[in-house]
Amino acid sequence: MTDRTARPRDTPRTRPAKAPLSREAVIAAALRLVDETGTGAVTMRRVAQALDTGPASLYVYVADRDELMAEVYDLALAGVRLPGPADGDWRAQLELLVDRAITTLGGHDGIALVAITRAPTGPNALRLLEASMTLLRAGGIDDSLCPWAADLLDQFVTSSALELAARLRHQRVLAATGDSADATEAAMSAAAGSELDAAYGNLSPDTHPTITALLPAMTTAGRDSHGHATWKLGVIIDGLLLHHRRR
Amino acid sequence: MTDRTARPRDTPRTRPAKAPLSREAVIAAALRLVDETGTGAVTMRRVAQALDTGPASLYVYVADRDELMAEVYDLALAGVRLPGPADGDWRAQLELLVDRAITTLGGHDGIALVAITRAPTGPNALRLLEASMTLLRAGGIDDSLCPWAADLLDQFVTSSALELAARLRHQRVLAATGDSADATEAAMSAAAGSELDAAYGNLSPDTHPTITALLPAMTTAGRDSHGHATWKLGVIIDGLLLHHRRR
DNA sequence: ACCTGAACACCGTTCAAGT
DNA sequence: ACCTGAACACCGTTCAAGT
Repeated sequence: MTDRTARPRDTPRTRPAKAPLSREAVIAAALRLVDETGTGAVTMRRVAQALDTGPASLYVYVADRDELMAEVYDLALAGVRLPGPADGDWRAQLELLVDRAITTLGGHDGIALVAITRAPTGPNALRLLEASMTLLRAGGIDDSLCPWAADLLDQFVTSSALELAARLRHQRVLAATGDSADATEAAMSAAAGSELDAAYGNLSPDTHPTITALLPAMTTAGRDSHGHATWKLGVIIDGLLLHHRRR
Repeated sequence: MTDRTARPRDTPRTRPAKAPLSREAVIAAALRLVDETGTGAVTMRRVAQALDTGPASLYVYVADRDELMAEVYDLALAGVRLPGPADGDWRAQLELLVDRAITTLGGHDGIALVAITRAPTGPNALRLLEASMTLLRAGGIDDSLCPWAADLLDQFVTSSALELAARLRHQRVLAATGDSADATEAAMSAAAGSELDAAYGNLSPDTHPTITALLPAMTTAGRDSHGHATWKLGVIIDGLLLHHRRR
């Protein structure tokens, strides 16, 4: 923020009027924009504007918007620290790794959308794939199934991150709209689920007996979303262990 | 194609110059466009063009593009037939239901993207939710966990459908690019995975020992993708049964 | 050699003016 | 009352012309 005025005695030669462009600067600016305005609002023009240049200049450093977003995705993944032996056995470490990946990606709005269109091959994606497969192998999952298992976990991470991002976005909108006075965390998540509750609540027991019967459980299901995600991950790992362990 | 000239003796009164617009016609035209050109290429302008009108006219029937795509999503889901007792026990039926949902959604390009941004509440989404929860309950899953289990299955359906759609799109591109002579199914899926194989193959055993060690399993993992999806679903159901069955 | 102004071919959405 | 032409405020990407 104060960088440009912090060293007023720099000569023009050592302090250029603006930071020089680079592939890294473009990617970092795009990630900042993802966090501030949402993935959908990240346009080449806005990234350029944030860097004090024109949109055409970006094409010196990235091929197109798709490639830029793929790099932003990998930069976001750089924020995921790998668990170590201090975090417990292989299963505890794997659960921690998946949880961190979901939290980190979900914290950068819809950046996980990138992983849906194209399979990520950036250095950080490969770093996390290596880590998860190593943990699966340590858990005794058969070698031939480790890639499939890792793929299932990755699918879970991506979709959970997008679910988290959607919830955070929804909460942000509600916080901006409603009175800030009584916008408690609880009130916000209650309001966030209310549209869904309405869709379920208006159904007839004749046509939708099970939904109607389980309505209390359905409305409370969205309450503790982190607990929900942890439970789901547990289910997947349980399933992996049931049949597919090396003898 | 020949509709306009098929009944030349119709009076103008009984045969209007063009089919009258309606919400249903707009949604159906949009789904046709999804199949023909891909979800990303579905614009209000192109939908209007397909209906021989201007983009502004669509806003009489749908609030905006988001609402239109949500309706297209539910129309796509209408193509999923529910399994019945003739298809086997609850587990066989549930697996069939999930498989049909993935195949159907994945066959309409990226339409499943709609389910990521907003939780679907259309009649067909509710029909499938009712069916899956009924089957889970029949399988003995505890009432309080059925909504969570159904949510996990839904997450799996959505992400698997998008994975399938991406693969089909990739194959279509390759088929259009390469010689049609030797574009066999096998050659195409081999080429489709080759970029990923390259990303894995170039890694050093020092930095990525597990990926390198499991390389043969990784490259064959993408081969039988339907078998892969079935296996993953089996893992999830196994996990659900392990701990969460009603006593 | 590196950078970019201006242009091209698009978008979603609105609204005044028509029938 | 219903429909829509034209416009507004945007897009991603290209390329000729500058330095």
